[in-house]
Amino acid sequence: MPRTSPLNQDISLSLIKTACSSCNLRELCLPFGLNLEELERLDDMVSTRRRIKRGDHLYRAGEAFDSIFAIRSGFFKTDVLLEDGRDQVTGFQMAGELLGLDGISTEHHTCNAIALEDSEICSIPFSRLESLSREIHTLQHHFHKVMSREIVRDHGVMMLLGTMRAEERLAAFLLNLSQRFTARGFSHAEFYLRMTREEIGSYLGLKLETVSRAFSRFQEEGYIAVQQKHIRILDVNGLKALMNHRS
Amino acid sequence: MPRTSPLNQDISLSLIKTACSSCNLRELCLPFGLNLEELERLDDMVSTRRRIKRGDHLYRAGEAFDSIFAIRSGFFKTDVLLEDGRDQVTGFQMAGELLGLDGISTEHHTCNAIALEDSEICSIPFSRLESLSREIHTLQHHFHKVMSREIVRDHGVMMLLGTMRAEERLAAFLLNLSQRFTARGFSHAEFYLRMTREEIGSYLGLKLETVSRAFSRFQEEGYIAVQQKHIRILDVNGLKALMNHRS
DNA sequence: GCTTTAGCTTGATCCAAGTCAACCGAAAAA
DNA sequence: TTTTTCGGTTGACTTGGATCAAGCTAAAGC
Repeated sequence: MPRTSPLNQDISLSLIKTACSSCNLRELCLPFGLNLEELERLDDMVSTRRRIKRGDHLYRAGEAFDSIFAIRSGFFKTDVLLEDGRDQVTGFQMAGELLGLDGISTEHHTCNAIALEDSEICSIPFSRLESLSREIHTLQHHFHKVMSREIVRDHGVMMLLGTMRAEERLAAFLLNLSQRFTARGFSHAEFYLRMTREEIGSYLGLKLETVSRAFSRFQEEGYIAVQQKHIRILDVNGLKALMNHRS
Repeated sequence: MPRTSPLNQDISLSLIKTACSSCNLRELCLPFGLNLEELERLDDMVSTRRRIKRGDHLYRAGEAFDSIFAIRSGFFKTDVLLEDGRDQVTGFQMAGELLGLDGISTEHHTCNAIALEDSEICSIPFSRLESLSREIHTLQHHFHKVMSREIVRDHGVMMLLGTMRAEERLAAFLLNLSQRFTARGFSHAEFYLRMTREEIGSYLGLKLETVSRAFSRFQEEGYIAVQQKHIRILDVNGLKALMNHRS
């Protein structure tokens, strides 16, 4: 939501001005744990908000890195392209999550970030994030936690790709989405997929046909109801059980 | 190497005292880019060195996190255990690399770190690393780069697990090891594997038999010479070509 | 020294997921 | 409105790697 200070009636400015202090994602995003005064200093840093239309790139692999991005609304995927044309989706990101952390290491982005629906992002110039986190201990620590969480998440995906069979992977994927939607106040049982079967397959190391077949099986078993991109989870425990049984 | 200041002849103390400023890994490890004065402040922080015998745990999943670890010498693996007994090796770490970054997020370690040969590590209390990096800009930035590099590395493994066939995975693995040994001044063409076929397989999402067969094929093709854990790379380009051709 | 055991290799067989192909349905374009 | 296109589903067939099994090698223990 835009800032609506009674002292500042300049609507056109306030609309493009981002304000972490009034953002309803502040408990999920970078501002987590900051007090009011610290929040206002963060507001100064996160200067620009930008709209990204569905299908557009937020950044491309190889571009110079200078900011990380917080998703204010919408849905993204990141993917990596190999020289020989193979590519893989490395993640799906939703509101409150950060994009671009991979670029810090080489000062160039190492993957593409593409909007899967019309989205809004906040740019956070990285050098300013570093200088502010030298002053605000809480911000520094939270940022470290976010980076570490990304590493843990990636280990989870490696686990999934390395040890799970097709249906287990898809079950894990659906449960993960459900859990993230819940954290954002949406239904845990009913949602629309923003990505195609092919993108799901790429992320899970499967072909689109295999993803489609697994959806059909889940439906036959009564775990879910699928209609194209519309998913209803009917039996969370069924899906969970599917994952924990070594077969 | 231990500190050998002419002013401090207390050998017993200097042996257990770590000194980043005289460590020959400082260009690979956390001290990278620091000046002398900054290095000495880092020395104060990295207080303890510890020996870990082959097969012993440096830490276990679930333990409280309070330090990250730099490998001074030796070789480690990290692995994750799922409830149902499945496990997967998530990485192999060698001298100059950091262990424990995954623990920052939840303040508990999320994987096990096990020495694959007798090793020495430096403990770096994380809260002190944070406070020091609030003062030393270069340290802060370098630490962020190291965390980011870990994320990029994990994306590479996801790519490998998601899109490559068995022989491509093993070729990528050997080339990666070779490159890391080179960076440490060892031969790029000849080295001993510290891990078993089963551990390699676990890391690459393959069974040990498949790893063994791939080694044999590489030998038949003249790419490498294998004898148990002793590897000689005879044709780097052969291995590289194997990875880049979509088949 | 010999014995044991953990790790490695190789062969035979099987199966989960990939490939190829046809068709369907929904949404976008004309 | 009709047509086209893109994404999804389903079936038939193939295959890469898993599984099962036997034997080998080298280092560790006695």
